[in-house]
Amino acid sequence: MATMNDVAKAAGVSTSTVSYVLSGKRTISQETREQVLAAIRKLDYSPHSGARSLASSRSNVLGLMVPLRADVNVSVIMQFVAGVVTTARDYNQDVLLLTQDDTDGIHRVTSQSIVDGLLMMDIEARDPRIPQLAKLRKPAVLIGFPDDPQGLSCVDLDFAAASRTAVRHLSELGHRSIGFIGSPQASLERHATYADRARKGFEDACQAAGIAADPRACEPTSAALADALDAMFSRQEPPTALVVHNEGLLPLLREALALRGLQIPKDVSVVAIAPEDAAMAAAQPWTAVSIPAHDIGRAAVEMVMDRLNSDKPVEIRLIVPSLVQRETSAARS
Amino acid sequence: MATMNDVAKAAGVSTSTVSYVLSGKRTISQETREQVLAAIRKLDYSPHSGARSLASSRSNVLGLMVPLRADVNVSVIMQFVAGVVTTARDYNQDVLLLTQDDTDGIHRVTSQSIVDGLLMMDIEARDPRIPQLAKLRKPAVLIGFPDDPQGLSCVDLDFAAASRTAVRHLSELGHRSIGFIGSPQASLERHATYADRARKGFEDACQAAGIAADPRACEPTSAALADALDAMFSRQEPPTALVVHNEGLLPLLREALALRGLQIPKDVSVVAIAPEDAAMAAAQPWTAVSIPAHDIGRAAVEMVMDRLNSDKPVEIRLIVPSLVQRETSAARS
DNA sequence: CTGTTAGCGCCTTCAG
DNA sequence: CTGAAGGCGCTAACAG
Repeated sequence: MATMNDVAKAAGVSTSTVSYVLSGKRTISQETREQVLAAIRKLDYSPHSGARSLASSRSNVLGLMVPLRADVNVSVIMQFVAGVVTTARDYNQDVLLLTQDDTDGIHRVTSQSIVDGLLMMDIEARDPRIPQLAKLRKPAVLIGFPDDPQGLSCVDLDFAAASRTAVRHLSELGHRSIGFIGSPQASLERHATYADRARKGFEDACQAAGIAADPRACEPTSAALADALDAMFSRQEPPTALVVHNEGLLPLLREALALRGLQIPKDVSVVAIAPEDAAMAAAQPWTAVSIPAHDIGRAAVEMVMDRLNSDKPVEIRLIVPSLVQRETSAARS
Repeated sequence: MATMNDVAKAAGVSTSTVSYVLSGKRTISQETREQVLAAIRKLDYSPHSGARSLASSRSNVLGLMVPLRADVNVSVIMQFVAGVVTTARDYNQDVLLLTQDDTDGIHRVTSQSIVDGLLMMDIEARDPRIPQLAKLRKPAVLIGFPDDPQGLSCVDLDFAAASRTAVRHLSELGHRSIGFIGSPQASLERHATYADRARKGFEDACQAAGIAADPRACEPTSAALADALDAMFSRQEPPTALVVHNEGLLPLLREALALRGLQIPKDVSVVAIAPEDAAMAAAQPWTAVSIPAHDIGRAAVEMVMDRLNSDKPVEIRLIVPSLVQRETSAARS
């Protein structure tokens, strides 16, 4: 492996000149620069990240803590991750993967200066990691919106507003009784903030509009869906519309309703809260409030980098949801 | 941040002693060791990873290249990843996440000594990354089994044997016409090795046993499944059994068959090639050849670490599949 | 069993 | 606009 010294010799300059050519932190004459670049190419030189991080106290690595839980939807996670990794590369950062159950991962990667900053997914209302992160001298961004961010940056879709938007849409179509099929019980019990907020938003919106609400948790399985639907549609005032915040159920829903003699949207209107591609995947695309997972991932990286490179203040960014009407919602018949 | 020097002073020893206490690379008296450990605790010392990697040319980081493609099943990926990350931690390594489309990611993390070794997922038959990896001086492990590994380590489930096992099971139950519902067309076209091998194994096994075979590619959507089933069951010799190598379709299959008046296993036996948990998720658990994604991930890490720490030879490890009969396969009626 | 010391490769201040 | 040189924190000979 060639070192910076080798390059300097080959180019007939000093190492500092090579360093500055690379970092652009001072002006170098066109001529010298080209010599240096030529030498770099010739020797196939790459800087040694350890040496760089030792000298500059920057590792150019961001830590991303990902949930590998059964109760969170994997495809949404992947989209977040994709957004994070892609954006990180734009900032010349790499991404280190941490898992939720790596309990002292935060301390390890941070105290050893393995990472410059942290991104935390799947935040809970009173997430025990928050106080830990708040003490660090490295920036951290929460993807989620806890009860008390303790001075940390947060970014997420405004899930409460997402539900409200869905309810408003259905209300405008004349629906007066709406069911909500949400995240699995486990997500609610640990107060994953997206699950809590979506459900709360739904209840509040229905109450405000004087609409009968029937929110239910649901595992992403046929059996659980069947139970939920049976319960909903055997009530005195069965729903004429559903809000579904559970991507895993979308592929199952149409047939489950069909088995009960219900057609979409003739008998039941449905609004999904789901990533765009999940909503578009079906033969009959879902009317949906989209979860811009990729964009949220991007925003999260931008926010850490902002705090790393400048003294931009901490911010809490709630992304405003938007609903696209497609083929699964219609006026109440 | 305390440095090793601070610790040494506090403990009244030299830095090398501290270093050796930490690395265990030479014997230290009980007494000194305890002094050092006490000082470490008191100062809340952590070694600086950059400095360490500079001095030892080991970063303690493994690179993992993950496909973020639409045509690969995300939940299987997550299980691989979980296996990799967990095992990496057992070896005191962290995991850096690279994506397939980060075209020069391999060169970057490798030439800058960001990682000590690489794990590549979703290998294709003639994967263009293989020659690139073969040239490196860092170990790499392929998760998959390409036409020519070029001296690299490989590990994967023996998908051909998985299909053979499934066919044998069905054959023993008396089935003489078997359909195969496999990976999406896109996976086959780029010759993802699991897709190719599973399909090939199916065809070969059927031919050898004189069984009518009907292999089809299928997207993980209701519509695609409907097409595939319609085509299969409108043939002269409709299948009495199916082998399904596509986790995304499992939640949809029962109802799709029911719509056509077919019950499992009375009218159609089904063997899934899928992760254990996917097979067990259904109300009626699937007879399945399991894809031990987590174990494969673990094995992959063990193999890089072997090559990193010792001079164990390169190996190609094909994991022998095993079938568990559950409720979806029965004797041909 | 322990200490001394020379790097590892890069960044950056200080001189020029 | 460029060079010289110290130091970042740790490892691993070498010396005792």
